[in-house]
Amino acid sequence: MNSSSAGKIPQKIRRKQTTGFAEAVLQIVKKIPKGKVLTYGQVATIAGVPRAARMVGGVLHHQGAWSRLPWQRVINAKGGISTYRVGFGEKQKVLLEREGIQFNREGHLDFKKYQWWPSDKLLKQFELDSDLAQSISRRIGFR
DNA sequence: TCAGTGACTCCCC
DNA sequence: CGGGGAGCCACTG
Repeated sequence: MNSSSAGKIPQKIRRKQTTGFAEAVLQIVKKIPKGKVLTYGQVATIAGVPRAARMVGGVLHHQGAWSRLPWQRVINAKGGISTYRVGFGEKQKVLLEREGIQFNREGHLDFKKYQWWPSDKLLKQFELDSDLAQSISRRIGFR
């Protein structure tokens, strides 16, 4: 769905972001397994726009902290929680710890333990360019 | 249209 | 490790 077709939706319907990029973000986040994480930048990359990390945050923010989406599994590139500034940091931390994720004293988690990356099949489904996918996964450590 | 806005990142000190 | 600053870019009013 794009912004032009979205305009046809009756005003009464409080729609979530459903434009292309946002929709891709939601599909991806929905697939992150319990106890695993992805950074905003990684989600953006899989969604097809490598440098749109800020938009990923925007999409998740738009969904809300009580969304069915496992938004807590998306963290920043430092391995830390970014939602403290919008008041959901503690909630996110608790949700992640409940999934078995541990944070060090700096509030960072260990990517070696918790980093997730989609299977090739899933990547194909997301239509991520295979070369880009390979370079990114290698960079992440998923050789 | 177009400037403004970030749940971001990277780089530098 | 931490803070500041400059890019980034889809989406919005």
